Amino acid sequence: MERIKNIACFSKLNDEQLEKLKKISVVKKYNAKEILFYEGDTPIYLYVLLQGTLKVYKTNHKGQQIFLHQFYPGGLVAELAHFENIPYPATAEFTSNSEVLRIDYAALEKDFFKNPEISMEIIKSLIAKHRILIDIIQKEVVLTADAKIAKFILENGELFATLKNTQIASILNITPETLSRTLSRFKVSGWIEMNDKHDIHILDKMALEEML
Amino acid sequence: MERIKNIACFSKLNDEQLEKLKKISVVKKYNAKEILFYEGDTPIYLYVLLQGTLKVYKTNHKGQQIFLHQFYPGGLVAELAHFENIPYPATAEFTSNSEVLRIDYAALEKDFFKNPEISMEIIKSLIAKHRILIDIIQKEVVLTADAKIAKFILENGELFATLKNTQIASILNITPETLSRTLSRFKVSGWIEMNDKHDIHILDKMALEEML
DNA sequence: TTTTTTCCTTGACATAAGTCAATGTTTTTT
DNA sequence: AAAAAACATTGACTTATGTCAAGGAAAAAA
Repeated sequence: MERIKNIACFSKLNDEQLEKLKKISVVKKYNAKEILFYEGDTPIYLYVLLQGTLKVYKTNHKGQQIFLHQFYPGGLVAELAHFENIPYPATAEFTSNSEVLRIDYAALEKDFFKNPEISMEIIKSLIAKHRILIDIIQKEVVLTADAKIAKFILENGELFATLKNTQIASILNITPETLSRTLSRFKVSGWIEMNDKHDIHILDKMALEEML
Repeated sequence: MERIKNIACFSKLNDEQLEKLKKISVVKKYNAKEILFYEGDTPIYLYVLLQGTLKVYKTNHKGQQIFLHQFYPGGLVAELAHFENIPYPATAEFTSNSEVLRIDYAALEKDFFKNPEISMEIIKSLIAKHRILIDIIQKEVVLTADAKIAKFILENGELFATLKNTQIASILNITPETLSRTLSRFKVSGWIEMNDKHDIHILDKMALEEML
């Protein structure tokens, strides 16, 4: 597979190693809304997202989804659970038609972990995930709803053009009502404006940054 | 230093490597309440806690501390920030008189990261931290105050004997009032009882587990 | 285009947890 | 042992955000 070579994590492998990897892995296709694994499942495979998108979320006491992260192609999914030998800590659901490389974890560990290049890549991947987790904590624990929204406008303002308010609200783990009210407030304060096509335009960057 | 050998992360080093490590590190002493680093600081050193305790917290918009984690001897502190070259994401404050091994990070990276044993140890440490972060998310985002308290009773019940309610409340990031009210409710429901010496005794484990 | 469905907005109300304040109880200091 | 400080409990109130409901706007389907 040429595609494996293009995955950051495996880009440093030589041909022989790629052959080995090929033998312990298989490409699987999934449709949007299919579940890759559920919170609590026991991990057997390591997944690499080749194509599509995958969202990861937890479920709270009321059965509501708490969005944690969206994976894009190239991402190593849930390697943590393997190392620790614990059940998956969250549920992963495809949000578009996707392909994953499914790797036999036990074989991978045996053959590849002694390779320093690979270890370094795994460290990098873990650190990237680490950072995601810290951002989640920042977002969910430290920020108010207003601050979350201000942050999202500043960092992902362009997404307003493509996403519905309900989708943004679910990324931020707030209700659409709260999002709507806050956006109105920001507009009235003259901090932002939105044109007909749901494009957002920042008028007072300072004021938004003040919220964080 | 004999003590370095006893740190899990460096236990696999040979004498020559230990010598090298010695050259790029130094032992520092701190008193309780001293700050090792602030959220936002730029990391230069990697720290290993040799003795004492260190708590890590973030500060919210009202200036209140949000407790994240307590380190005990042997813990690698905040290695993430180094790899990513980002400022520390939280503040670290000693909670008792402590000693840390302060390691020159740049030198460490140069000399040690090619060693597969060390990489593996770093991976393990990262994963341990990863797990801590997931637990924090679980605790702060998914659980209600009641559930947090039930979980704490089930998992750390013995700590009631040694900690004040204010300390427990601050670990759980709730107010002492909420803790007090919830404990009364649990007592009235006949799920727990507490003797004169602040020892807790679980009467209905099932009921507590139901809360999670 | 018309109809249907989904989405957005707004108001009224609910809820969980925090805040403040008062009083009582431990623990620590003197 | 007395005094001071820290801690715990309880009630009344506040606050941020969620919930429910209804009407209008936009998007999708017919």
